Amino acid sequence: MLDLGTIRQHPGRVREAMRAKGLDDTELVDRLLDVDEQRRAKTTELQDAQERSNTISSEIGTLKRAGKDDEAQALIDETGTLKKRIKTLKDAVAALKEKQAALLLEIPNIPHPSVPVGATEADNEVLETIGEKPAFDFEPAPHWTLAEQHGLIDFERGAKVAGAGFPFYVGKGARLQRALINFFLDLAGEAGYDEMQPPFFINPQSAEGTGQLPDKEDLMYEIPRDDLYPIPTAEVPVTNYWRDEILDGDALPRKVCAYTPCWRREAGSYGKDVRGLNRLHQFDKVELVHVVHPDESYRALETLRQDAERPMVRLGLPYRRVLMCTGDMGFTQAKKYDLEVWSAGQERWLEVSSISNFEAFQARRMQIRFRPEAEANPELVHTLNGSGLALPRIVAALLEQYQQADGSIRIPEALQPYTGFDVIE
RNA sequence: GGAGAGGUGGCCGAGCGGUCGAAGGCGCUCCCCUGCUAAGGGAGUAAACCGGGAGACCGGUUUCGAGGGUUCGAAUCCCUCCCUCUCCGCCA
Repeated sequence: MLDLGTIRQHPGRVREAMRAKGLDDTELVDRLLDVDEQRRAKTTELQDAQERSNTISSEIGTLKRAGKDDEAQALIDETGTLKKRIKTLKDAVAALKEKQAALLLEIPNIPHPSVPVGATEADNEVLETIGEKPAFDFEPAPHWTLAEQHGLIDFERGAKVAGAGFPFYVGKGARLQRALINFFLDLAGEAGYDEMQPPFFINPQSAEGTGQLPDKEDLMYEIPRDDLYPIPTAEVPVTNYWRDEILDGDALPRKVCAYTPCWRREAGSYGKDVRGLNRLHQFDKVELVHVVHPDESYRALETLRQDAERPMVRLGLPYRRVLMCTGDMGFTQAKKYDLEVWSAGQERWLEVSSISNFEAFQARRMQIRFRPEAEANPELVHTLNGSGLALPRIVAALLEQYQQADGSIRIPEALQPYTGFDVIE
């Protein structure tokens, strides 16, 4: 959610941002400003009426205490029309507020000036490729073949028990999963993150706070009976942790890591995108979240990005860093990087992390604030998050990258203390 | 799930339908006093929104878990919901 003041003062910038993000309903801004003007006019009227009503009421109180009941009664008789007027104005203001809030939710965040303007994925900027793609003297297999050969993942039974996209991890596969979670959490801990284990379900208010509602409703599973959503990412519960709170200035920055499963409906995906571990309805992820002073958020974005990259460096997995263009970055972000790991068996890049600075966009919705100094007024924080990392595609890349000619799979050294084995044969 | 109790400012805790944004205490900030420390004295100490001003600020409205209602007037009375605590049931 953007600041109304910003929209009032720079409607042009907002329209431009909307166009850059591929949202062409720029007339939305005009509607919003129109509603805002009406709202303020009505609010002033309402407050004047209330002021008069308060004055009269306290006069009645004074008269009653003085025993002048008949004079008081005369005043009481006069309040009828005023009361009606207040009621009407109240309803009008409430309706306008609601309308305004709804419109405000439809206006996306403004991209940072460093973000390339573009329409689609094709306009993203590949900034750097880190690590060497492996060379094989045999034909490398895709991970689903390897996983099946070694009995690491059971897709079919997952489909039987829950549905497509809900695999079983079995034996060393399950162990590998657990090892990666611990490895990622430990790396985050070393980098100064506080570990948190959040609820795996969220209420609608939380989903709105981080921007999954109202515009990305189809992303999430729903539990209508209890009005809950299984989390699509730990970002939601972790960031909402501070919803409606005013933090001490010296409590910033807050850096939190959290392991959770994530559930996503992934409606409309098909083909090679969903093969094997490429796209699942349930997957594990370690998430990194920063809550920072507004002046620090772009520095924090780079730190967060490095923290998200570290596991891949330590695992010896080649990856590339992509700066998302305006059209591909999403509604709530001001700037976003994607990290893509190299899938040696599929010969393609797989997104394993997306690292975003939301500036105050989420904080404003959630009312997460901090007090810069003891007596100062609260200000909105900036929030950021990034995966560190999403597991399935890392598992895919690991299996494919470290497969040997004899069909065995090596475990990178950094991970061996966690797996307790150094090879899958 | 059943029965009961309760939700007040950063915290604890009063509160009669009108003079309550709310006593008192703690904490915090500033000042005074005291050769350090401790103790003491004084002042201050919420947020959002609307309007005014270049601005430090000024005026107003709203907010005592949330939302409705009664009333000229609600922290105080009524209804609904949420949350917390105690007991019972159920259970990892």
